[in-house]
Parts: sequence; C-alpha cells; structure tokens
Amino acid sequence: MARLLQEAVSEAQSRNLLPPLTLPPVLLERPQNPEHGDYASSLPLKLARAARMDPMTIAHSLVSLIQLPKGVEKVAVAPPGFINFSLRSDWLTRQVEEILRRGEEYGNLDLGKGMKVQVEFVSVNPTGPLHVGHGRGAILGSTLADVLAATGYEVVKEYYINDAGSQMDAFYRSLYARCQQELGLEAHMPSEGYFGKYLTDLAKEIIEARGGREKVLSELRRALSTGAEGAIQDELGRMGMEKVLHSIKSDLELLGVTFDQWFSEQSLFDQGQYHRAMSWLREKGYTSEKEGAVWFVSTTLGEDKDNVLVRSDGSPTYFASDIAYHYNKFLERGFDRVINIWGADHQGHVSRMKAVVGALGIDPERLQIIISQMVSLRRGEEMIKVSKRTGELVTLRELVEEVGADACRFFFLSRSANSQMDFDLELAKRQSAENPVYYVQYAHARIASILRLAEERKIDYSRGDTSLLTAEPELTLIRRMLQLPEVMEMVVSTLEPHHLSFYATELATTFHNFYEKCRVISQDEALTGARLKLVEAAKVVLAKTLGLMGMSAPERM
RNA sequence: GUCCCUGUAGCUCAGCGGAAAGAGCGACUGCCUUCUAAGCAGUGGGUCGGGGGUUCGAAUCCCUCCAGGGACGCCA
Repeated sequence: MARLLQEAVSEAQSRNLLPPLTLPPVLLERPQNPEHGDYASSLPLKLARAARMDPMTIAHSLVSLIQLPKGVEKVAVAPPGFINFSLRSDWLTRQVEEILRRGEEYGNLDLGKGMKVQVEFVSVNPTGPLHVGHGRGAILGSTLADVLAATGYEVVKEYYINDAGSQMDAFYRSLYARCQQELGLEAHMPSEGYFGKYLTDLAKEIIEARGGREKVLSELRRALSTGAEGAIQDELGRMGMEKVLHSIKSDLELLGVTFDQWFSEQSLFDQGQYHRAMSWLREKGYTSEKEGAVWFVSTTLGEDKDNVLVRSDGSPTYFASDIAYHYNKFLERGFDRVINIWGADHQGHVSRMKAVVGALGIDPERLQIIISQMVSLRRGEEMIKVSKRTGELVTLRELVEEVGADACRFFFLSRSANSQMDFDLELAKRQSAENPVYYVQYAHARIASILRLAEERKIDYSRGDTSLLTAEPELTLIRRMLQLPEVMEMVVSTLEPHHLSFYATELATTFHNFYEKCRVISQDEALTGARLKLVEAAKVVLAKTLGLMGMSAPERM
C-alpha cells in the first residue's frame, strides 16, 4: 500500500497536480478508531507544507490516482488530510483459511534472510545462584531469540561464562575457606569474598562429593605439608564452579530458558583470541602504556576516559577479555549481528564496548546492547535488599517456585527493558488467580473446549465456508489475528519483546468479546462450520503468541 | 560533577509525531437452565512531573528545571 501511495505521488507529479519534491518515507499506521479503516497514511499532511497546498486537495488527488489492490475495499479521505484504507471483508475471511494452512508457521517472516545473529544473555558469574534480576534478562533474551528465529534469522543463544578473572578468584578463595571451616579448621574469609549461606552449603556438598570429611581432611593436610595448597584450592574451586553452573542451568530450564552455547572466558586465553585481539589493537595504535599498565585509548575515539586492558601486575581486565570475546564473535565466528543483554550495572560498559568494536574495524551498529533495568523486590511494604556478596537475596528459583514460570515470563514481558521494575512478591502471588497471564491462557482453554465439544458431536467443519463470517465481532477477531506478523516485525525492529504480551492480551480480549456475542456451535450448521474454522484459527494464533513468549497454552483450566 | 534510564488513572505499567489518552489490578452497577463467569457489558477515575520552544498537529521531538533509580574501579 505504501508503494501504491508512492506511485500515486509520482503520477500526480507527472500530471502537475503536485510540485516535484522529495518524498518523506511513506508510513502506514493502524488507526485506533475502526471507522478510520484498517490502515491510514498521513502523507498529505506531511506533503502540504513543502507543496504549499491544502492537505485535503493533495489527499483527494492522490486517492483519485491510486490503484486499488484486490484486498482493499475502499480508500477514503478524512480531514484534516488522512488517507484511509479499508480491507474487504471477503479478503479478511479468506485469511482464516490461510492461517489454518500455515498453522504453527503462521506469523513467521523472512526479515533476517538467514542473517547470523548471536544473542548473548544472562552470562552471570558462576559464583552463586541467579537472582530475580537475572530472570528478567533471561526472559528478554530467550524471547527475543525465539522471535528472531521465527523471522528468518539464524540465531545462536549464548551464555558467557566468566570463569577467569578476579571475581572467580575471590570465589575460589571463599569456597576454600568455607571448606576448611567445615572441616573444623581455622580459616579466614577473604574480605572481598562471597558471604552467602549458599557457599557454606556448597562446601558441604563438595566435601561429600569428594568422599567425605575424613578423606578431604587428609588431602588438605597433605597439600599443606607439601606446599600444594594452591592446587587443592583450585581443584575445589573448579568443582564448586561446576556445581554452581549446573544449578544455574537448571534454574534457567525451570523458566524455560535454554542456550545453544556456553562459552568459556578462559578459552579466549587458551585459544589465542585474547592475544590476537590485543595485538590488533596494539598494531592499530589503540593502546598505550602508562603507570605500568596497558590502556585502551578510548579518548581518541571520543570517549571521556581511557580504560585499562592489562593491569600493572600483568593480569588482563574484564574489559580486555570482553574485547577478545567480541573479536571472536565478529571476526572468527562471523556473526552479522550481535545482541547483548546486560543489567543496568553494566551501563557504563556500553559506549566503550561500541568504541572498541569500531576499533576492531567492525561497524558498531552491528553490536546492539540492551540494558535491562533493575528489578527491586518487595513483600508488601517491606523492601528486600538484593546483594549477592552479603548473600541476602531472593533467588530466581524461589521466585519461579512461588509464582510459576508462565506468570514470571508474562510479568517480565509486560514491561519494557528500560523501565525499572517493582516486583511485589506478595502481589504476584495473591493476584496469580486473576492475572493477565490467566486471562490470556483462559482464552486458549475456552477455544480448546469448544473444539472438544465439536469433536464429541462429530461435527466435520473441514468444508466450513468462512465467507459466512460477516458479524462485527468475527471480523474484528480476524483483523486482530492478522496483526501478529506486524507485532513480530515490531519486536525485531525495536528489540522490545514486551509488545508481544500486550498483543496477547488484546487478542484474548477480542476473542472473549467474540465468544460472548457469537455462539459457535448452534443449530445453523453452515455458520457453525464457518465459526469453528475461525475459532481454530484463533487457537493457532493464540498458541503461537504464547509460544513465542515461552508460555504454555493450556487445553483446560 | 559527568553520563544512562524513568516520571502517564488510587496501584503496576503500555502508548513515544497524527484523528476522542489506553490495559491490568482496585472501586461501583448489571449479566451464568445453551460451547469454561479465571469471562462479558457498563460507570467512576488523568494539569501525560513543571516551564519554555519546534510543528498544520506534541504524552511522543528540542531546551531547561524538579524528583526517583543506576553507572562513573588497574571489580565483573
């Protein structure tokens, strides 16, 4: 339709109905008022100034020149200068058949054209359990990845494991201290260590897994006497990390979040990416040495300060390994696009990461970073402080067990990533029976129940004639179902999966409304057949939407 | 001090240049002898943080002020 408008403009120009001028992008919108048709353009209003003409006059001349496509019933002009398109109802009703034909594929598009895109998310240090805020990133990432996959992108979902660096070191030392304490030995926790109770539990588990107290105690004594303390600390630490990683994985699975790839930070040092990326930067003159450390001279790229790559003790910073990681993503694995989802505490890392990607000779546009804002927890009036180091936190697992995976997903998907969330556990639990989550799922269950009844009564509606669908609630439902591909396109272009949950609610509302007004299974056999087809198509669209959100579509409730 | 996010109905939040400002929850009124009332229909509720500006048109863009959160480390 946009193209038709464009053609009409050039036609108008060639007939001197419009002066020659450059066209603004021709955009179509969906009017909120149904009287304004299905699609609308405000092009005449936008052209009016440059053309020095009355927008209504422009609108009328464009409409007179426009070629009506098959599905469009009429094109109308509305003041102050809109052009409104209305779809033909027979075209609409035919789409029901089309949705049924496409089934689970309905809504899928080929926007990506097979482009390789990596979505990296969660990527929490394996030093302790995931908390609620991590769940937000997890759901954002997995939903985005699913929608990208449904729109023609080749997607890799990846978790970056920070298994190197100083945080890991602190974890190893904390765990070692806890193990010693567990065995009745005198040991001090490092001051920057992890003090959560989970670490004490982990120490117990590890001792158990290594054959019990006596065995580990003698191992330790031997190590101490032979000066191999470091080795045993590392060994216990690695075991601890494996266990933490394992529980992170299972917590995420509980939420329906899975990964294609678990990528080790350490491997960047073992396999040379770190070295190659640093050499690249050095050769291109992006590094300098001062105060005994190696710096990335981001100031030459317009950043407000430089950043350390290699500390004066020779150890690489987190920034340096992240550079190696992105070197690997773009230059070695050849992703066309990389989407990273980070928590708000990494916000300061965004611009320097973009700068360094540019320094690696990659268009920084290919790196997109979504910052998911903080989640603060409440139980009624009481705020819950979340701090991993002091160990006071509500874990993701506790949350999922309390409110359920579907409700969690829907809740997180109902807010845009850049608004801070106030998560009231009490409310989430109390409302769970009258939640929007159930509102949407209930629509699906209702449909399932209608289809079950049809089956019981052995109604064969395979030859149902959808052109009999002429009532307003029926056509409204079809129009709503046809919006799914547009919503998916919007999610992909804005990288904002929350549009899905709002669409899901609207779709459910439209269905519930139809359900109240139109009896599906009735004496009128022909109409029953047509409506059963419509209802089945609605089930397809609802299930697809829920599926993209990673939620279940229950047959009964 | 600098940078990022946010300020919309009593609460939690959508809308982010278009044609009466929306949803859920909460409040109030109706609707179950027919496919699931976890539903529907309706009522009430808003200086879209304040003030300037740009525009035919601003909750939406720009400037400024105020408020809340976050980031500014040789932590990650």
